[in-house]
Amino acid sequence: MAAPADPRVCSIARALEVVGEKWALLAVREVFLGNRRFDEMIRRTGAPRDTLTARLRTLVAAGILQRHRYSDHPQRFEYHLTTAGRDLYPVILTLLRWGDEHLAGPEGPPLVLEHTCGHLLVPEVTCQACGEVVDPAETTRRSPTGS
Amino acid sequence: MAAPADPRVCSIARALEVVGEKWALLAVREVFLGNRRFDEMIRRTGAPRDTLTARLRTLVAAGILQRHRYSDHPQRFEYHLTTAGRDLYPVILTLLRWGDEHLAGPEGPPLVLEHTCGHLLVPEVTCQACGEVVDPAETTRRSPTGS
DNA sequence: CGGGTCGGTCCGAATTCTGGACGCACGCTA
DNA sequence: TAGCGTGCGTCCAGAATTCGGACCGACCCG
Repeated sequence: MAAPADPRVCSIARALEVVGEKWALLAVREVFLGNRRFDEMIRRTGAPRDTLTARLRTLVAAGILQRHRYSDHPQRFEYHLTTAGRDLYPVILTLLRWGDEHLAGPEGPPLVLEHTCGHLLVPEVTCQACGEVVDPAETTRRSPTGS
Repeated sequence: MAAPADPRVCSIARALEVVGEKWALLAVREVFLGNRRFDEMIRRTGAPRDTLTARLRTLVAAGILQRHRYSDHPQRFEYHLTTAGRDLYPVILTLLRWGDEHLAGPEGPPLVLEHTCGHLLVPEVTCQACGEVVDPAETTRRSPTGS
């Protein structure tokens, strides 16, 4: 018998169905940075117009962005983060950090964030319960669908 | 004048060039879960064979995975995480959490992790300096390339 | 010999992405 | 009134990717 084919049911896979694509996440990045308009996103992401149009549509459909009329006559729209969209911040931050660490040239990271605590923001992923930084080795699967 | 077109130089964009695709990250997920072989990844991700082949190649080229012969005669390979690959754990965890919160059905998350501290793992992103959970509103851009 | 496993490759059809041109509804300037 | 600029797209056609399924070579097992 060939492969039984048993794709894992998994929140990661589901999440990637929606945001698992470059332009989608870059559009979200722009909104986090305050650029909510189509043309601005085109400029700052470099996405093709058609592609951005499509991505924005799926992001809106997924409840990550909201399309907002800021002018009738002529109709003009802005994209705002919903709660679900704001909850993507951790994803963006971890990607940012990974890129900073593994893909930055000698000039260092091109975009630096500062936390209100006064320090440069270095995002870490910690366990809500104990506050420790999470390491793959300190993590185990619980209950369902084994290896 | 039309759009000046000024795509942001950004670690997020760079990171997405490498891991900004569903199958790439799902392959990495499988390796984290201990499935290091091609066929196993095919089974558990649902990716087309050709696509997985291509993704594994770029992941290896990017220094995220390492291809390892575990048998000559017949030649057989496994994929292992490099340090850079292990550093993707935070990205995976934040995606997992987002999916758990926004895409899980009433049966709850299909995959649950446990931290060595004894509690279920709920990953949070915190500021390395002050330990506080990071909120988009408490974050500002520093120095380079404005809005 | 007849199966089965593993890690792919090959193929053709279907889909998606890309970049450039174009459109339309305005507002501004002169 | 004409002419230009902006904002937010759409349309198109060619290029690139993806998909699914068949196939393959090198084994091992009974």
